[in-house]
Amino acid sequence: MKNKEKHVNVRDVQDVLDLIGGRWKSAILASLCDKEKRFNELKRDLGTITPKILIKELKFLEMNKLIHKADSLAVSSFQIYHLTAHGRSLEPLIVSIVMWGKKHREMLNYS
Amino acid sequence: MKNKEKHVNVRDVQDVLDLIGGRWKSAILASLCDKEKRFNELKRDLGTITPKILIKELKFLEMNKLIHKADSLAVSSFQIYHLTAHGRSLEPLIVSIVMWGKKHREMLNYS
DNA sequence: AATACCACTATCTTTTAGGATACTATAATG
DNA sequence: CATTATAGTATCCTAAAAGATAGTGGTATT
Repeated sequence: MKNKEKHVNVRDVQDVLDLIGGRWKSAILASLCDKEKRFNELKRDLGTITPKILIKELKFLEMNKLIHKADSLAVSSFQIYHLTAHGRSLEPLIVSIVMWGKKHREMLNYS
Repeated sequence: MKNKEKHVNVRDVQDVLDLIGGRWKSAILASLCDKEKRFNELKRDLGTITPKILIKELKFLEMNKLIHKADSLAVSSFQIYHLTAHGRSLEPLIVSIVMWGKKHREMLNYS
C-alpha cells in the first residue's frame, strides 16, 4: 500500500467520523434506526441533551442528507424526523458499533 | 423496545465513539490495521497531525488497551506501536467505516 | 565530529463542542 | 379558559480539543 492510498483511507475515516462522531450524532441516528420520531420524542430518548444541541445536530444531519424532516401524515402540523435512504445505509454500521460496544464492555468486566 | 433499553443503546454508541471518535483516533487505528508502526511513521501517514496530538492519542488508545507500545525486535531501542487483540477486533468496524465513506463520497459526486 | 533523524515534551493560542438557563409561539387537552 | 405539551430560539459560559511553534536528549549515519 502506497502512502497516497493511506492518506485517502485516513480521509475516508475522518469524513465518516465527522458525520457520525461527537457526543450525539450517532446516538440520534441509532434512535431513528428504531423508528421515525418527533423532536421531543428524540429529546426524551437521548436523556440529557439540551434542545439547542439537539436542533443543531438535527440540522447538521439533515444538511448531510442522512435524515429528513417532514410533516407527519398522522397528525397534521406535527413534524417528524426520519432517516433518508442514505441514512438507512448507515444502519449496519451503527449496529456494528453498538455490538462492538457491548462486547467491549463485557471484556472490560472480565479483565 | 422500552425507553430504558434505548438509553442503553445510546450509551453503547457513545462509549464506542469516545474510543474511536474525534479527528484522529480511528485514523490511527486504521493506519495500524495495515501494519505496526513507529511514531514518525504514523506521523507521516496521518499527514497534518502534530506530535503533541499524536502522542496524546496514542496514550489514550494505549490506556484503553486498543494498542500497545513495545520495543522493536528488529532494531533495538526503537519503539513500535501495534494493535492489541482487542484492538484488532475493531478492524471489521474500521473497514466498514472506510467502505461506507467511499460509498458516501461517490453518492455525493453523483447527486 | 557534524549532521540528521527519532521520539517525544513544552508553551501558548485559537477553535469548537457542548451545557445551563430562560424564553416563546402555537397547538392540544381537560 | 387554564394548563400542559410541542418545537423550537436566544444568550451566555466553560472545558476540551486542536493547532502553531519551538525545543530536547538520544541514536544513527557519513
